[in-house]
Amino acid sequence: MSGARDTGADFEALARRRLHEAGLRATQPRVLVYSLLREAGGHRSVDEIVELLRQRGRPIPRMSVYNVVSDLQAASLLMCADVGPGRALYEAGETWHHHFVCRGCGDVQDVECLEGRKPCLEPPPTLDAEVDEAQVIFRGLCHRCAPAREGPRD
Amino acid sequence: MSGARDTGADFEALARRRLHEAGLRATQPRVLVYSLLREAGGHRSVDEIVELLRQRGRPIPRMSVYNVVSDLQAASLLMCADVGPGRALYEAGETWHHHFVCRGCGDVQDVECLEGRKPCLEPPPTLDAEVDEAQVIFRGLCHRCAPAREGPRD
DNA sequence: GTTTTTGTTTTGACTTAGTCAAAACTGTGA
DNA sequence: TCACAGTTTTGACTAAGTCAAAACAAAAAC
Repeated sequence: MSGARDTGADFEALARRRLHEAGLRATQPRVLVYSLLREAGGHRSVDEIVELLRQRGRPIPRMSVYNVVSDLQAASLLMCADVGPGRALYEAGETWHHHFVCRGCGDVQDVECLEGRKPCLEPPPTLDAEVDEAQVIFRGLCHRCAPAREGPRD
Repeated sequence: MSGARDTGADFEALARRRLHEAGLRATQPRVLVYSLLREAGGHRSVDEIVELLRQRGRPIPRMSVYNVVSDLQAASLLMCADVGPGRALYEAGETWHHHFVCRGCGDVQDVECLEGRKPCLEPPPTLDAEVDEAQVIFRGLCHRCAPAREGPRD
């Protein structure tokens, strides 16, 4: 069963290690969700995760995914991509970064953070609070939607 | 009926003017929602707006508020405060600014923007898109929640 | 001032996203 | 292998937002 093409198993082994390092039990739902997000990449909603796992023949209940993403986020293994109101999107990245959201198609792209760690922006001194994170959302039209808006002549 | 203490009427007159300037009909729901947000200030969800208007004896249906905030946002009379996933919060500010969200109590504070207009941050040149807005969410603990977390001494 | 036109509001049912609590289960350490 | 937390699972529930069609009212035309 240790075939060279069984890449899914590699992601699951990594997931188990990461979970233990974070002091969390390596339960089946946690391993499945974390390795899915590492393997598939991108920004996924809870229901997308449920659907992707179902398609792969490893169905788990929706509520379990909510539990898992909440625990993994608290352990900094996942981050929730702030892309405005609406459903939450999760991703399994390692480095701090920001997001671009297209007003046309809703597509979300990662935007590298100049600092690479948080907090990357200085909060104004007038703000009386302990800031530990500054997340930026860039909005506009992506390279595919921009031409379509302002007249589609090249 | 033009009493000197009837300040609500002043907000409504302003609302009517702003709506006409924006090329929108000054209908009752629009005037009520816009003048409420100007008068009450803060960051309000649709259901909060419904409740506040009901309390003031000017009830309007929830769906109407959704229509109004959507139209007024398109006309740049309102802005939607990005404070992460969940329900959308609206405000009637004039100048571009950012937000601080407390992890403890969920309170939202305005954070002045260094530029005061959008887009205030340069998107990285690697991003192939037309960016027109960069909204920043600062997160952490507000001055009331911070002491409570790290031991309430002092 | 009345009528007309067209944009807006309203209604009610519906979808989607997320939460809650209690019972069943399963990793992990003894 | 056992036992005991910590997790998962179940199902019902609340909250947030959407849809479509009929009723209405603001602004323009007469």
